[in-house]
Amino acid sequence: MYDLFFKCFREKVAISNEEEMQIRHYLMPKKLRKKQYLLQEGDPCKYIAFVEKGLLREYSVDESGNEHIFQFAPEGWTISDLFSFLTGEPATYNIDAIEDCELLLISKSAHEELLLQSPKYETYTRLQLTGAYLAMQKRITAIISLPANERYASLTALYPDLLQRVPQHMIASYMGLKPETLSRVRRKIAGS
Amino acid sequence: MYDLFFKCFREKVAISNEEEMQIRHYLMPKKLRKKQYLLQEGDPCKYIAFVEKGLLREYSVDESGNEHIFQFAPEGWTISDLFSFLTGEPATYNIDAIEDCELLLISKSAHEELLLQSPKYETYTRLQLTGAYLAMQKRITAIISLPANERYASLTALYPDLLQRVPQHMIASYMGLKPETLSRVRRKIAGS
DNA sequence: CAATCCCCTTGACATAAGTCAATGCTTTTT
DNA sequence: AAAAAGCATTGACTTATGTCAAGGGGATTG
Repeated sequence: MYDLFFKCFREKVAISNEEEMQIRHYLMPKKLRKKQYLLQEGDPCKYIAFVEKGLLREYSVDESGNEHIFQFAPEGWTISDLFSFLTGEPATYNIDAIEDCELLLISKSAHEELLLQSPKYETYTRLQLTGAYLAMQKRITAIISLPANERYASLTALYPDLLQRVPQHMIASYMGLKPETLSRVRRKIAGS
Repeated sequence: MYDLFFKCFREKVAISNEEEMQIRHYLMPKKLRKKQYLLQEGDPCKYIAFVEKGLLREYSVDESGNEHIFQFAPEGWTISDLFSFLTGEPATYNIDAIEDCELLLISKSAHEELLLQSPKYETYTRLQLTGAYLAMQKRITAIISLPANERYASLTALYPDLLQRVPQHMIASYMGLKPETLSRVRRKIAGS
């Protein structure tokens, strides 16, 4: 249940077994069934969730009822509404499970205590934040500089397995396209 | 010359005068004339730059020669190609001055020494990174969920002074639009 | 096993954004 | 002061994407 988390952790920062036990103490396992919410817009985001197994999505819903997927989180990823988590403000995103999930939750108080007590945890989260920042930077660059068909190509290159696990209309939403448009883009790509 | 930097610093983390002097020691003042490069694509990014005065832009150029502005940096902002800075890889962005600038540069070695020696600096950069991450998160959300005219409105609300200081075609580039399109969007907005 | 739901595709049409070209206004350069 | 360069606007047209509506296939549920 904790394997993947500490595997990912150790890829960034070396820790002893004692340190691992200390950190493990703060992690709260949780299972989530397909379609269940981890977080709903309007509620404060109380946890950072690490995905041991399964797949989640983070998305907002606009006035017209359209969903806009902001992020996918497969195994090994971390997901939360960071702004809400840090400030206590109501969340502006929903997070729910696309597949049955096994998660490790870190509460706000656990997070704060860990930052104070474990320099390794602090380093780890710093590197994680840096990585997330850089990934998002690349994503913005792709959005502002690539047309729809190339955006799709770059996504498939980056997450080849995601397309097998996620319905196509969610991929479309992630790319900021309508399902019909994505379908047509795919047809063009396939036929060339 | 260092006023704004430490003003911004102190808004996030309290420091003593001794700590300020210690940190100041690592900052390298530099002036940049309008249109001069701070960083060119292909070169490694050697510095994080804090803007004491003036205005810069970070942008990439695609195969068709179109510029895509990724970020503006007015007074009080920090700018660099963070990926290149951290990894030593060649930069994928250009950074140049839109106005005459006064900068404070932090080299890679200075950055690393500061992280080790000054917990306050670590906290400061951590908060800064978090802030930048959240800002980018909002930006992506705006891009994937707002049409062009509302994107423009939200930008003008966020950076009202930027529109006075930056040529319109750069604003267009930042929003992922062509100058002609932005001009038409503006006309519609003005006439309504 | 049938009924339902979800998802993808397709067509016809509407709207938004991009392209190309021309013009006039400023600002900068010489 | 004249020439050049940069910038914003506009028109006519093309291309990309969205909208609405219909239909079919496959999975899920009762």
